Amino acid sequence: MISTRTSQPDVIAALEDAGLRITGQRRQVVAAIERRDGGFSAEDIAGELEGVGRATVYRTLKLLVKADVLCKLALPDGTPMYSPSRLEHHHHSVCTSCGAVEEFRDTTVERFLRSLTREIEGEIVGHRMEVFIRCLSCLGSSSS
Amino acid sequence: MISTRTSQPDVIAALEDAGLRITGQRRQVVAAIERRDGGFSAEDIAGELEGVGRATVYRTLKLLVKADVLCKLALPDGTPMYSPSRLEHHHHSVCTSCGAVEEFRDTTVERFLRSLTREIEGEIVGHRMEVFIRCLSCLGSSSS
DNA sequence: CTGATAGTTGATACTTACTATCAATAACTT
DNA sequence: AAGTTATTGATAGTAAGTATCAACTATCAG
Ligand SMILES: [Zn+2]
Ligand SMILES: [Zn+2]
Ligand SMILES: [Zn+2]
Ligand SMILES: [Zn+2]
Repeated sequence: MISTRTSQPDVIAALEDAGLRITGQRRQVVAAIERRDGGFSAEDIAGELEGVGRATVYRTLKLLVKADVLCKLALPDGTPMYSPSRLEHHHHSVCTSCGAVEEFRDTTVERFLRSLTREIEGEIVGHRMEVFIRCLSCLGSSSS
Repeated sequence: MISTRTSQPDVIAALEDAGLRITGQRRQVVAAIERRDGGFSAEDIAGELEGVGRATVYRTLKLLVKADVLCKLALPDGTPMYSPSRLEHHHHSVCTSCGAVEEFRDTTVERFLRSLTREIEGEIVGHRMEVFIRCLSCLGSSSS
């Protein structure tokens, strides 16, 4: 029902379409994030890709976020976390124990934002929403 | 209609009730944030209060966030931003140009979260929502 | 298949936003 | 007033990047 995107060639094509060059480093970063599924940090990727400079990893992640193939989220304390994007427009649930990320789409939030247009002075240019959870496996494995 | 809180004595009392000591430094930080209204950074406060150590400013801000008298938000890129809290439970609109912060309460989001309880596997332990805007004065003063 | 051109890279240093240490200090308790 | 214990602040360190800029290379015009 909900179409999945971001098979590697598509991502590369998206970068090309944006007028960017397809370098070996960018391919490696794209491949690395496609291998992952839960949340991860930029340093995780930089550590994994010994042959790619840290600065390039950060630069590429930023490009991928701009290209909507990667989401940059934040834990409750603000620690940034990346997660590959598979759905069109969506929000996230993040397990605060293990970092598992699920994407969901819901029209309630979008309807809410449209209604806000009438209440808020100014122009809405974006929003962020994250739901923090303890996932089933984390609930199961904690004694409390 | 919507009750305002956080006149300085209340905040101090709240800290006392939490078993914390009322020090001159904490009074200064509380006074400094009550003098502000839009968003500000921890460094803004640290710079303003020459007599209070940076570490103490950060520690006190964290206490105030925990005591619900201060909100820690984030700009779209993740840059943290603090804003005094005046409403009970609420969300924020943040002007991405000037940093003006408005608080709003809306039951749509909370209803949405309750409905999510049935869809999400696991236990919801928190959420974050921010609406990014360009406020009227910023819209007015830009030539575009 | 050359160059030429301009985008890209990476080592290094710097910045922002904190947090850990720990001896000195000051706030509450009695 | 004295004692106990939380708090402070200077310093150093960490996490997450960003700025610089010379060297490199993807892409393209010829
Ligand atoms: Zn996502
Ligand atoms: Zn979990
Ligand atoms: Zn608030
Ligand atoms: Zn504004």
